[in-house]
Amino acid sequence: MAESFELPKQYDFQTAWERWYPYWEENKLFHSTPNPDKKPFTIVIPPPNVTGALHMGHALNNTLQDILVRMKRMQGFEALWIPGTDHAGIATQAMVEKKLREEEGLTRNDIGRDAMVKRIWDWKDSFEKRIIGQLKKLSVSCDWDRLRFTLDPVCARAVRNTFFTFFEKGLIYRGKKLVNWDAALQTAVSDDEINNETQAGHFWYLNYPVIDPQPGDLEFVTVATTRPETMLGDTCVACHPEPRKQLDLLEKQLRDALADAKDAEKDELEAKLEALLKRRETHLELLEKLAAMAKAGKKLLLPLANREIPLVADIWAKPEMGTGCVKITPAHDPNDFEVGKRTRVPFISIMKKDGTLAAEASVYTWDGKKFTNITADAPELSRTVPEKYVGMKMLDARDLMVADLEAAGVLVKVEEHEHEVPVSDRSKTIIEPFLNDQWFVRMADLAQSAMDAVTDGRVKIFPERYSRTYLDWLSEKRDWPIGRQLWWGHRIPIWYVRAVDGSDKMPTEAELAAAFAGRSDVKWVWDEEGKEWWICLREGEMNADVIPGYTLVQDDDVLDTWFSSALWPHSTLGWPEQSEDLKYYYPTSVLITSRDIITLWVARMVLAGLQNCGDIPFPNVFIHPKILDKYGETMSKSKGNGIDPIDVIQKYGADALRLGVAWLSTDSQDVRLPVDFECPHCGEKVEQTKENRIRPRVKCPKCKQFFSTQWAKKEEDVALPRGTVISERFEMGRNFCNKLWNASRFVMMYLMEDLDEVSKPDYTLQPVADSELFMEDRWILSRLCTMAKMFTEGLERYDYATCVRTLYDFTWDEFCSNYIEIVKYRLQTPELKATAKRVVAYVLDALLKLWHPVIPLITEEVWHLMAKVAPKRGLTAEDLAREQPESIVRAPWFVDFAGRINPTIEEQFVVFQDVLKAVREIRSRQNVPVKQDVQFVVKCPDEVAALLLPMKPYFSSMAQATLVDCGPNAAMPALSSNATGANWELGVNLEGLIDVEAELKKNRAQRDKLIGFITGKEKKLSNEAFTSKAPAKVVDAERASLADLKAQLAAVEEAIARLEK
RNA sequence: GGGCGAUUGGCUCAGUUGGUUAGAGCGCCGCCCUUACAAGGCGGAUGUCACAGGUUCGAGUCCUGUAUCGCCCACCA
Repeated sequence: MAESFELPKQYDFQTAWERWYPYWEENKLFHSTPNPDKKPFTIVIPPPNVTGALHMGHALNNTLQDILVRMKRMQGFEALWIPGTDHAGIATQAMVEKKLREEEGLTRNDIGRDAMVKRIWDWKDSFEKRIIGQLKKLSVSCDWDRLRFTLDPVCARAVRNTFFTFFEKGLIYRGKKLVNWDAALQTAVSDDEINNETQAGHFWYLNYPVIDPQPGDLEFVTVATTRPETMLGDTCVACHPEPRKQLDLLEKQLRDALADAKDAEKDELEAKLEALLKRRETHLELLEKLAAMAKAGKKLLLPLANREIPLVADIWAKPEMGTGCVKITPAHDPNDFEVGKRTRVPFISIMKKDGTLAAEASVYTWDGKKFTNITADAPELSRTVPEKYVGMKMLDARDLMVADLEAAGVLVKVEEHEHEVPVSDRSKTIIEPFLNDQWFVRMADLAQSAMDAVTDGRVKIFPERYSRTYLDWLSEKRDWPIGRQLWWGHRIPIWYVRAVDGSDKMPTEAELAAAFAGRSDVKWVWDEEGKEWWICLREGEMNADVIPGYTLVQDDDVLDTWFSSALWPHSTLGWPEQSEDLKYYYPTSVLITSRDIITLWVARMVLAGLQNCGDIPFPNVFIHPKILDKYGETMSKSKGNGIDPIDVIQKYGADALRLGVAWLSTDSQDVRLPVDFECPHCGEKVEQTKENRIRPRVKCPKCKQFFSTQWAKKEEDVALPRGTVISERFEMGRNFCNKLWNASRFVMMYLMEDLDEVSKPDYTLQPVADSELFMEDRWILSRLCTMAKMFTEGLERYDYATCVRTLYDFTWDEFCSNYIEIVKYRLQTPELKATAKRVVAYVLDALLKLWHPVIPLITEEVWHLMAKVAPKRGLTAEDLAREQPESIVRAPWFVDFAGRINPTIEEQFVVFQDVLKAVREIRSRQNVPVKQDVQFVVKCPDEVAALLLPMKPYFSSMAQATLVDCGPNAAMPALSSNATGANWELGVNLEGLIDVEAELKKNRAQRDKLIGFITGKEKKLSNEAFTSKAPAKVVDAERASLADLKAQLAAVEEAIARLEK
């Protein structure tokens, strides 16, 4: 005999995880292997960086993935979700270096490469553990047997093979480029790792003397600069070759623009034109002089360095701006770099890698094809930095140089100027453009292939507007610098040849061919510029001594993190091995990520997938919103406004967190999540402000005690209890789970009555015939199917918020507040309870399934309880024949959509709900005591009466009201409170109870309101334009509505008349 | 400078191709610890849909402009 059980009144979310997550893992419910009988559904996780713990954005991202994966698994797909983490090169190394510096006062160079890498691995291990712990607490259904890390051997193999293939195809090259140099981290960083910050600065105007000026020539030219310290690397001054022509052109463009400009823009354009005309007046003579001098090959004397530089003509010098000419420092400015290449002036790199000025600058020339290092041959250029500045940091040298320039009479003017300064995202130091060797991926073809995939629809991006971000970025087709001067990452698989005797001789092609005879896994090319071989090895370690007389040394640099991330969808599946996994699961089904990495990651995955696998990595990309705080700022630990999902889970449960974030996931680009402290002493919410969120301790305004924050450093602060950072937004999810729990508890309470019956081995159930169903049964089944259909279809469009809100409303309002309340009466009436139990169990069963992807823990818990009290809970023979799996994780998705959807009944039921609500409102308004029974009548057409009369017991049970008369001839009680609906009028008999004044007041307000509507509608309907132009359907609806309103008004007026008597 | 997005009750947000009286959660007010649920029930109040024009019989929804805010990309000596 089965034992009945009692359940607590409140859902115990705090221990739910312990009950179910280990159960799922032990039973391998998330593990997937290729199954030819099923269709695959694959997602790869956007691998979180091992730089730190997960934040709310990750919680959102992973919840959304889990919802889809769990639904697809239940729908019968072979669902696989591959988890993993990303080594995040620069970011992680920077974190560990910072720690090393702060705790031990050491730099990476102090401890050496191997020790440093070891420390980063330790860091990685600890954060990977933490991240995975967080993900598991979120209750995600990843296949943990397939956990990957972007530096693990499987991924490394994919990286090596990709690099080798690209190298073989000539898609990888090494060139000298201006890189963004982070002198603090001593590495180049990509454009994407830089933020521009507005800073107050100056324009310094300098006079460069003209050497040997001829009559008519200028004595000196004036240039303006925001970075005077770079002047030592100047190799020319540029002016426009044809200033008159250029000014004419600009003038024409402005006049054209003005001709078809809108009024609002005219002022601005006219001002510009005026300025231009004035400029022509004041500067043209000077500009033409400059152009002539440049043509004549005039030279200037570069102050401080005291060397000659030419005046050249180049279109970069805009005649309409500044002094008309511009100093060119090709090795220290991106624009000047291009000018240098065009004008073929030398490139002088005056900075060392540590950000200080070099005693010997490096000098290069560009011949249109390649750079040549001429440092040794050009001492007058390489010794451009006067001794006094050598070893100074660039910025420090600036002040001294400005002073010296002023002393030399060269500085003629200083202007205040606000400008943008590039700052390294990681080290927060100013970026210096720096001439360096760099490995690049040629992007022209690769980018085009990735663009095509989106333009021809093979890859769809949701919401669609983000396609533009993707396409715009790719269309620039800028070559991708892939080297990073770091130690943490995939080392570039290129080896250089060094002679063992220390000379700079190189082996011949024949020697290489002999050394690597018969090997297709080695490729080498000759680098014209550096006069050396580049040897690439597909896999494994290079034998350093393979060429007699030479030794091979590997490039020191590592690859950009995104190089390995780009391979993630296929590297995780074992590519390049053509495994069953790869064939079965690739392409993956959808990628879910945030908008900030559409370009860096999504675009590169598409091109890498196409290149390596010949197919797109995923047909769909869903971009979810970004979570901001209440000020609209991004959450981050450094601002103190970040939330650890674990804190939310502890306070509200994983289900509540998941429901909360899914609720927020609309198609807008960001959502705000107000964040507050919770006082550890009294539990009070303490509003988080921009002021208090950066303090080490905060005082609770309620209990007046202090608590610590993440900033607590001092001992006395650390000793205080920690105030967690949470958001009460998640109460909604917690409350909902509790509601669902209690609804389940209630349903099971009645199902338990049959426990003895149910637990017999030969227990069977008969299908429920349609005729046995009551109207409310048909209504709830119809609503259930309608909602389930919307939910299922909505998720296919990634419309999470709508789906979740729809199902929430259905569960709470329709199932709990309406159906369960209705069906209580039947459950408590022996001869009526059988069908009611079956329907209520059926609907709950369906709800558990539909909710499971969103709130997996509570649904699994109830599922197991339901298995005890109602092992079979279907309505049809098919339902009853189906075996329910032990875990809801593998339960079949609810798909009984079409059969039971009945729009008519859904519509009709609204009348019952309206009447019920009206009766309740009257009771409330008239302060009728709770236990006082009232009588009411409804005057309505026969067909409405036919719907309402069977509901009579429910008016009693749900509103303590007895329906005494219902139909076209129902007579209103003499002293009543009334309400009207579209085609009904009700009166609650309030003999002896009524507050006549209150009632009159309410009725008069209602009358005025109705008159307002009626007037509006009459006006609308008397408008011929409306009746003739609007669709007939709309006009008819308006007429019907007007008739209803008039009937209601009549009823209200009658009621008023009765009351006034 | 270019692009994208936002602006709806006290707060955070929904609002499907323009169509009757604009919704939710939290908060607020009143009544109720009614045998599923006080993390609850029943009822209630609160919105000139940022502003100004326009299109339309009809605009929160479409168009133009303005303001404020946010994000992305680029950047001039």
